[in-house]
Amino acid sequence: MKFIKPTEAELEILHILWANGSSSVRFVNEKLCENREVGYTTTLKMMQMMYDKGLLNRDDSTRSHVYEAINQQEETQQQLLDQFVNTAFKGSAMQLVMQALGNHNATSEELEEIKALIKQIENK
Amino acid sequence: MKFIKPTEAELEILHILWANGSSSVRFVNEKLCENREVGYTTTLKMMQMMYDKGLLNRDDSTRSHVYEAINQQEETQQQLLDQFVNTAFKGSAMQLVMQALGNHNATSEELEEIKALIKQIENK
DNA sequence: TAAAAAGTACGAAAATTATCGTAGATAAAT
DNA sequence: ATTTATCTACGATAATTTTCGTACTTTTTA
Repeated sequence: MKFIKPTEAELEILHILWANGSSSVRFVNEKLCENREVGYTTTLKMMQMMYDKGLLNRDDSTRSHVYEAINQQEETQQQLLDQFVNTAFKGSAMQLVMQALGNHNATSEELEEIKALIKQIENK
Repeated sequence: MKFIKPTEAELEILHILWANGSSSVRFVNEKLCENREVGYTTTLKMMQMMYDKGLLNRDDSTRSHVYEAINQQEETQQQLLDQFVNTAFKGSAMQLVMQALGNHNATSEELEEIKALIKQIENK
């Protein structure tokens, strides 16, 4: 059970890789720059460090290396969620659910989905 | 609309103050030490910084100052939740709810509570 | 083919967060 | 009344995270 705790800057990069699949540093940097100014070598260094940490895979067979996220989005989010529940909500996942549910306007489709999930849990 | 983003160490202290009300540095430090070794002056410094930041109130009319959290737990957690949803889940609160619900075993009472909340949302 | 562009590697600075030691003041205990 | 314990203030260090400049290499382009 390996602990991965991407930092916020790392998460930004992971989201780009999850959304776009394997990408070059250049591409990721351009995506990052859509939100805020980031130097190219900053992104490069970040991704190199993430590679060293084991967050990313790298194909360096071509001159411009191509990176991809090792862990799936859901898996990573689940771990982040666990940690967040512990630090911010002292372990009460249900309190978090209640609060998230109450304060973000959910569509009726989403509510149906949740009800279905509850039913499924109850019948287990 | 003030942005408050307590760090992890600050959150630990906030939880202690939320759970116990106004407290001295000594008390908070002892609570912290139940989990891990923390030097007294470390806790002192943390709480002084939190006071400077506007996270805590301080009554320094007695020699040992008494601190309390300025913001309520729910308010702070809501803000943290918003930020977390944005960074980790890219804004999809429902995805977070589904994942939190699915992976933390909820008691049937909690499920009832959630169903009640859903009903309440639907009738709005 | 010489200059410009685009790439990696690497070291280090900057920024943020966390931790603690020491000094000095006040209160408590002996 | 001395000593011992407790408290705050403050500066400094450590640890972590983020950012970037420079050197060097390989393509591309003019």
